[in-house]
Amino acid sequence: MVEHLTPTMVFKCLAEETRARMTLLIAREGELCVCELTAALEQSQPKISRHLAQLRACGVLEDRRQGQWVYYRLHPHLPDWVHEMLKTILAANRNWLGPELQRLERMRNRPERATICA
Amino acid sequence: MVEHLTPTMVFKCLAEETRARMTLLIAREGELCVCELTAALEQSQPKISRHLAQLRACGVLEDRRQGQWVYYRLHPHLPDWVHEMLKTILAANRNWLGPELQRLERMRNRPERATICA
DNA sequence: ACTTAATATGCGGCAAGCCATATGTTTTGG
DNA sequence: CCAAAACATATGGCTTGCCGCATATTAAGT
Repeated sequence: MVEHLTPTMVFKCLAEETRARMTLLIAREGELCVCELTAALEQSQPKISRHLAQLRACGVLEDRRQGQWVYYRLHPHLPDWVHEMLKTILAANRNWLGPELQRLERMRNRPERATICA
Repeated sequence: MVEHLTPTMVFKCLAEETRARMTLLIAREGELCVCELTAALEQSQPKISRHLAQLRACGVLEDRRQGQWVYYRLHPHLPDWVHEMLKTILAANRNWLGPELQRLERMRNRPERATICA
């Protein structure tokens, strides 16, 4: 489902404030769980969750459950040009994500990523 | 109006098939007039015109009247990251614009750009 | 001045998208 | 087994966006 991601489809996926910020934030941080995104964006949990579901359905994000948390990251099969695009945008719009990044850092009780021990 | 083009705003501008294709086509060709775009995309003239107006209002495109034709090009003050983004997308999605490019080349009576002689 | 070509805009009408609220599911801890 | 936390989804309403069609505008040619 991911390979026929046309430019238009990608633009539609990102053409909404919450989805754009979440995607860029995840592109920068690597992986974030729903509660972190909820805190960083200061939006309701259902709202965050619905937009994440949409990004997952488009093939932009992938999710991974770990205990009670669900982590989202960029989909591994995302075309290279999308990666490049996100990198370019991130580099040129650092301050745009400023508030979100601050709230992320100040967040209390951030779940810890598992140090996967088999 | 152009400098506070946020990522979200740019995505919204391009989140529609006609606008996405026109913008990429113009990014590739440098400058195109309404009748060329109408032929290349095989869409009604009012539809093309309205989307062009929207792209102009956003600050993505600039127009220039020459005789009976109006030429559109990327806005000169477009942020660098948007240029880079368009370049990246163009490079990775050549075939996506294939039909439009073919129709452009096959088009009869294409208006000639003025060789500006002062 | 009149006609034609190129382009722009106004106006409903319909479809898509977004949101808040409420509720369902899964996991963890006791 | 029960309660609480993290997350997902369903529903109804409202807003935004897109389209087709008709009409207005501007410029060129005769």
